[in-house]
Amino acid sequence: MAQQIDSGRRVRLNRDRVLQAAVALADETGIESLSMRRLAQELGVVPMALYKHVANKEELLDGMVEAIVGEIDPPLPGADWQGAVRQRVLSARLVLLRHPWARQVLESRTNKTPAVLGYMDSFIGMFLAGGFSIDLTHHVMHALGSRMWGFTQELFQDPAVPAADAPEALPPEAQAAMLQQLAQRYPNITQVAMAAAHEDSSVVGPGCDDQFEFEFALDLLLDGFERLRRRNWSSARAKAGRG
Amino acid sequence: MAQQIDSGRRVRLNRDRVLQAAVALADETGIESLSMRRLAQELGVVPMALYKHVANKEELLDGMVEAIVGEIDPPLPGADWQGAVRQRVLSARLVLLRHPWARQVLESRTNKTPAVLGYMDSFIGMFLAGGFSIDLTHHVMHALGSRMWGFTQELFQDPAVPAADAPEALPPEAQAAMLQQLAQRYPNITQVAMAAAHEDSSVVGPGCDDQFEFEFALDLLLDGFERLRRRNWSSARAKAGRG
DNA sequence: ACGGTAGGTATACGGCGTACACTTGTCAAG
DNA sequence: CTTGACAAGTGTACGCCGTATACCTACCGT
Repeated sequence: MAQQIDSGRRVRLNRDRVLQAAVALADETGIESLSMRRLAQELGVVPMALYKHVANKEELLDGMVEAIVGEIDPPLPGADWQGAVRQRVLSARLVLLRHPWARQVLESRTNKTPAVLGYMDSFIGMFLAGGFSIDLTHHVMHALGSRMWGFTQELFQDPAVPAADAPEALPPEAQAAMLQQLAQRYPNITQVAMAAAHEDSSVVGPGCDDQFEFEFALDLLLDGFERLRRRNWSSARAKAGRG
Repeated sequence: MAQQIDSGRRVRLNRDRVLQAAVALADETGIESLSMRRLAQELGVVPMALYKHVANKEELLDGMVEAIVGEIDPPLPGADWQGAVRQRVLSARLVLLRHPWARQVLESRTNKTPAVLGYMDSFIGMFLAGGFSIDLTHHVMHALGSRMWGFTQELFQDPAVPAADAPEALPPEAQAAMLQQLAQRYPNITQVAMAAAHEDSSVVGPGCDDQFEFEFALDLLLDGFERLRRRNWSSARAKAGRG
């Protein structure tokens, strides 16, 4: 492990090496035994050295998520929406299987980092390209929910998210510029979020009607169950039909 | 807070008071700031006193889950399966909203405690009573998955679960007795688990074919999405139609 | 009245994240 | 080649955490 010397010369640390090592360590020994001290030891370095490359443990975890999300296959452009979404979700599932700790970490994280936003944006894009209305896309994304890792739960709660919780607010023109940049980089998210913000003034106000989203997904499943029941579905027949 | 004296006499601690206080503290200050020390302080007691009533923090969390699950409404017997399941899930959701920490804790827990098993058993019972085959019930439970809190994910992995990870195994006849007792107390779980154990010898062996379960639920949702898309579903119309 | 025991206490240990002040290595400009 | 500034790495310390162990004490059945 801990390579100390490389022909007499120390290997310089950097953020990527730290994240890489953290992912590897979590893969091997489980997330609960990933500590800053243990990670430093693995890198042949004193604990505080890590803090030159990550602000704190929270940011380390965010970085690990970024790394993981980067492993998900990009959508293949040719397919119909259902095939594209299917392939994407199954690819995400494979990644989660490779990194058993990822599910737990993803669900504990509330910050949306760029890779996560990018993933969601391209995900939304698949539905829009498949002929879904913005409205339906919105609810469908919620319904996919934790099957795409749960972070969709509070997806559109706070539109101006990433690292915008600074102690003192930025000047308004800077905020506007940032929002515009966000809109440029994640056009699909922006589209859906803005539509949602306008739409449901009937309810409490801005933000999603969580109760509605929940019942939407629930009823979708229950209706599906009922259909299967009526046609006497069985897993044996399903498996025989496919494989 | 911390009531010290009750007309000159200390209020005796007990497991229920500990769990109750833990739930309240987590509700008020968040799960991340629930520590044994803080909890003890809240109860006007030295930290180690808690260990006379709870083995360790893990068991404390298990106990909190038990308490929470007990808050879910029992199924009302008259309804059709869909209404019954719907009401049950929505009741569970209300409980989770009351205790925001519960989702995270539930998903981190792998032990199945009695209340959780009881909840699942009665849940399965609703499907069986509604005319679902054991086979379909099994897969449907998986599909409901994290919408019923994720613990269905590894539901049937290890049939002989609760506290059976003692350092030295019990004598076989004791194990058999325990299994029989389990079967008596949770007949529906047992039924489904046994059917599943027999069925899928086609795959790796015992246990569930996770990939199949995942795709089953995914395709159920995707098919539902497609149906909505084709009929130009919109949330506005859906809301108008209902409310 | 008393002795056993369940409930509560005191102390201590090793691990954690990280603040703060420091030394060391590296590399560009003089 | 020297130098000096800035980035990278170090050492020490603090206040948390969970909990092992040994002890004390109030209560209850006898």
